[in-house]
Amino acid sequence: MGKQYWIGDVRSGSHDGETVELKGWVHRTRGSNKIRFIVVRDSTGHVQCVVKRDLVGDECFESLKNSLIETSVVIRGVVEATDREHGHEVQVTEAEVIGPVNPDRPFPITESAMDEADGGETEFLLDNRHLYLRTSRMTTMLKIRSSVFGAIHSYFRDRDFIEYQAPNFVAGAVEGGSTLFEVPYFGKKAYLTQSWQLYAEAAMPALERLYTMAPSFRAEKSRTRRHLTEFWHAEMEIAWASNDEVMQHGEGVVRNIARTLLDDRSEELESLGRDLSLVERYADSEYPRIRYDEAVETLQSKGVEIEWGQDLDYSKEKVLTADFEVPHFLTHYPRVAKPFYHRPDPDDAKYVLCHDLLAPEGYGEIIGGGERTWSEDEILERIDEEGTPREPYEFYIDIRRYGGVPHGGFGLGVDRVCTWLAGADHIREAIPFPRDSRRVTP
RNA sequence: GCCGACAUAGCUUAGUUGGUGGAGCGGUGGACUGUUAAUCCACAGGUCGCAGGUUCGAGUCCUGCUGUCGGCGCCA
Repeated sequence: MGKQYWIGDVRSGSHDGETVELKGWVHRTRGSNKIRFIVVRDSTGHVQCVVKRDLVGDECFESLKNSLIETSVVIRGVVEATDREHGHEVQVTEAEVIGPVNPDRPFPITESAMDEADGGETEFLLDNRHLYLRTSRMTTMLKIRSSVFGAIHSYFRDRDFIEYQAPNFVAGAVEGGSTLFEVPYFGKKAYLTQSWQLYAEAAMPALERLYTMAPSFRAEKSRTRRHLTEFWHAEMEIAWASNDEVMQHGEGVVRNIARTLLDDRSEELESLGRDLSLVERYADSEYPRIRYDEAVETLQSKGVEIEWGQDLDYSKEKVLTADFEVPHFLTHYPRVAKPFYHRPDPDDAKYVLCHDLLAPEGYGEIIGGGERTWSEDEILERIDEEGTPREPYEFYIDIRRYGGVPHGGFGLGVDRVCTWLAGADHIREAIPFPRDSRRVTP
């Protein structure tokens, strides 16, 4: 890489007294005709560079004076530790403008735009997402996001899970068919996948422990702070495992994410205003498990109208999680509320062996999973009772005809976890280019 | 699909009972040798989302449309 010095290192005092060559972008500039202060940023931070006309000469001074916000520059100078506001600054000796910014089209993301957004998103910022990415708020979020992805990979790889890829073009649905994106496919219809699950189950007898992180697509017209039409789905599938064991992995991976963020991204979390003690709690606590029936009783005792057999929608989740200080598992939903691939409870076939993990602070569901229906007879019974056509699922049924075994897995909404752990207001803040029912650009 | 808001300069906005649209930031020019969202002076920048209607007169009132935002249902 044609770059030797990083602003983060300058700021941490690694280059005090040294001559350095900074490569970055102009963040802010102010000053007079004789002295100017240029705040330069790179991917590691910001530093103030002091430019004096009599030191750098007229040509260099003028070129920096005319450098608008987001001009790319190479600046050479001496690092000085000072008592001033930011601790370290660079006394400039030479500078070069690399990519100028045309004054007729100045950088459109302004302080006022950011203030109004108040950490969130406005239409303007969404339209200018490609430029908004380089603001400190988005940069910080993208670093946190990277650590979340890394923590998920580490969790599974450390436990000998095999990363496995499923197709994105599929013929059948995992969830209800109404939320499928239909795409033309050489004169036929195909759909974008909603989950790798069905294809993961096909590989389960081969790999036994497998996971993925991949985009899933759902054509939900949802307008909420926790829905995207394209979201990143971390999924795992494990052979010979019960609902309970799958839940242990769900808890394990979420706690590992929280711990990783505390270890690697505390500064970033704090700069977003996140209370680290909450993240500590999510990393260190055990996640309680309650059955659907208990949840319904709790809700009824709080005066919420709910009938047994209803799925728990977000408004009910919110009431339920209001008293929670840590994520909670909700288990044993009524069979009628869940799709065919959930395995009925052998102890009471009214229920299925499933779980959702609900995040506190009103963030809601982040994991859905459970044991799979694994015998041929049972899967056919479940598909038929649901009224789902068998044909697109022939391959899925076939898996059960050759040595079916108990198995299970879960899907985790990675963007939701980023949103929750970073304390963001909206899932859009946690992904670089959010897609929802009204936006596919930029 | 349903419910509720909003739309004024590049951005953020003010605009009273209807009477020729103001400001801050950003930009340009100028002053200033230690500024921290620097400050001060000046200039440029507007089809008030679109289409109708009411009126002597509409940014303001009415109708429709479009777009955006928030929420619900569904989910990760």
